Amino acid sequence: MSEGRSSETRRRRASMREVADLADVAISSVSRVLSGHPDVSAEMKVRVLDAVAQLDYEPDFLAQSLRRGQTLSVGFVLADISNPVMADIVVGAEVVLRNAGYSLVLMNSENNVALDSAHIRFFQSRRVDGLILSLSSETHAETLDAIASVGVPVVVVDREVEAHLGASAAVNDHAAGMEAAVRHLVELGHRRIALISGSLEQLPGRERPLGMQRALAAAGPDVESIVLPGSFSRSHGEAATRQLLARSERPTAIIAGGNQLLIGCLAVLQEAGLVVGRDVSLVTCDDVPLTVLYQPPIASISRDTVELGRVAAELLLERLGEDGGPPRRVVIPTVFRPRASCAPPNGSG
Amino acid sequence: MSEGRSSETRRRRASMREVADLADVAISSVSRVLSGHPDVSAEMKVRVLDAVAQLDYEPDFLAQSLRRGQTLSVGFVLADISNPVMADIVVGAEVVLRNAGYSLVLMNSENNVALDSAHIRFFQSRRVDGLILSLSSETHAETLDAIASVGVPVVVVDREVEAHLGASAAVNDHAAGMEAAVRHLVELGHRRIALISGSLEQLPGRERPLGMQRALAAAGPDVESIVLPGSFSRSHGEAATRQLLARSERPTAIIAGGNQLLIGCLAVLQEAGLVVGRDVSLVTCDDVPLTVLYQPPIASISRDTVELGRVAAELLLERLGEDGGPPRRVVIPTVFRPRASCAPPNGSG
DNA sequence: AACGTTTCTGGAATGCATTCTTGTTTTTGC
DNA sequence: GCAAAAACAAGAATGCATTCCAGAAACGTT
Repeated sequence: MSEGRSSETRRRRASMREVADLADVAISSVSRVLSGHPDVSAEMKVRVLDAVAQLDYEPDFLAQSLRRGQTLSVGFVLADISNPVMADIVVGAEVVLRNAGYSLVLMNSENNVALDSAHIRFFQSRRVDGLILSLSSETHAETLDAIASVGVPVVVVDREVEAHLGASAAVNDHAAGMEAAVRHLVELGHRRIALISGSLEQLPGRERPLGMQRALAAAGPDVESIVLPGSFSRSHGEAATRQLLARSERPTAIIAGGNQLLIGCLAVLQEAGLVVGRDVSLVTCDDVPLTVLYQPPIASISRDTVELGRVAAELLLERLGEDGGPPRRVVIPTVFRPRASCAPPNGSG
Repeated sequence: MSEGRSSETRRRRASMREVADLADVAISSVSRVLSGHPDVSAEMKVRVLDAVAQLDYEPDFLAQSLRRGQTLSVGFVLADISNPVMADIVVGAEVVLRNAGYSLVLMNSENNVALDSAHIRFFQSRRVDGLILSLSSETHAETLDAIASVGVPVVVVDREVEAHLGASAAVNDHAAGMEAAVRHLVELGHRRIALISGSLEQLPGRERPLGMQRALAAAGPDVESIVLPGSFSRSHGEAATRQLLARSERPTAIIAGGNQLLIGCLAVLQEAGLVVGRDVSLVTCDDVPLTVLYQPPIASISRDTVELGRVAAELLLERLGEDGGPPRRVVIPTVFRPRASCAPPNGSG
């Protein structure tokens, strides 16, 4: 009976003008009815709603955006979507934003520093209402320029940018988790501990060595540390592990600063015939399926990444609201989860 | 010198009207200059471009979209972004679309059938130019209704929907890979092989049992198969594996139909103290870091998921072009990669 | 009864860029 | 040197919805 929308003809969407004509009222009255304006008589309301139903009318989002000056969309620039940690952040943010009526537009920087700024500018031209950034680099000048001139609220996720840019931040306390991990290793008897760290241009890559230093300072002078910064890539994980194994005095414990680094590290350890938990102790950052299913299970410095995304989205919504408060910074804890991959070093257990 | 954009005042963007006033020409002339229309004198072109540079003018994307009737954006509805396979598909599609000037808007259905149609309708109201769908269910009536009435080209990824919906499709040949895997297991001597399969409402969940049947038909009557369909979730992987282990006659080989299923399966196998490759042979679908780093490495039915995303995007671009050809279906191969997780069954090797 | 309020509604301006139509100016051809 | 053609530019209509302003009708008050 009221089948209406025949998919064959694919009738052009109705406009407000047509609704007004059918209901025999002015366009402005249609708008008033639909936007819940109080100055509307019951009789007219019925007429308009009838016409709306009859024409299957839906307001044009573009026209509304143009008029209202907002698009109800948020841009998310992220270093690498195939990293499960990033994916979880996206999931957390997407749910919060969707429930608030915003849609999330993603752009992947593929860990390419130049794409960060390109994507920010792209989002600017697309007139997003706000930005969430998980940058490939926090220091690239073009990126900072782009942020400074973007004109909409910005939230950085697990990153830190100069305060004058006025960005909110959702970050993890990587140093605390690292401190606990190193303390654990020291207690097990390790005296030479290596940290394969990621990029110094991203907050986690700077915070984790700090946490390690704190633990070592408390442990006394006889514990040696080796820090190998680089990038958060599988290839750096491999190269750094090779370098560690080539030393005359090998570390007895290795900490991988991310899941890609872990993959590279594990591959090289296996290739060298070393058994995790027996020949070398291992800790990684972030829990992925691999960490618990590996034999032995791999200790990790863990965090709630979905929550991180949620918080980032909430910080953005806070700034998008009526008053739009000042930028804030929220710190989310990390916890160290010891597992069988950590054991006393050979000869001391 | 030409610093211009002071971030303090955050000057409102200039409009075409202001450019026209400054250059002392008509708005239409500005438009002509910027859109490369031929009927433009060199002298005016210079005046306009000067004014554009001076005001740092950029056309308003919303106004352009409204006028032109296209948004240069593509919606992507996907079952679950935290699945690395999906993430790769997104990466592949995003790069292709970005290079063609389109942006990719993501909505995550969290494997929730009801969200599929909600997201499609949302994208419709947002006026995306096309849709890429990796649906949670291919058969849900509301979803099919939404596709039928969406009015823009649709491409499904690794899914199959009724032909009358006119969707293009990028799919993998899951049956072929599965056939090769089962053949391999049979050759090793396995006579009772289990397939923990995913949802029957998604193409891979239906194709893989078919491939298995093909291999079994060729193998003769003495090979038994056990197929346990369900969902592509970790919990189904766990439950199905428990069920298999509880049987009086356990299968000697298990095939997990996806990375989440593998995770659940492995967890239960370990819990039961069974060693992969010794007590039971194991095959999984899709390569993830876990498959090669696990000890022993796990055989997999592998495919190029980034390519799958690329092809999906290209199929969409094809339909978005001038003529907009008919929907097409592209099949991308899968390959079986035997690894140490597959060995002859106990007592026969 | 006359005036002030409400309540409701229509019209027009607005946001911004595109494109068609029309009119002017310049160039070309014979 | 003039008609025809081409080049160029202005103005207005268009896409669609929002919102301010003003006018009309209905109501109440003294």
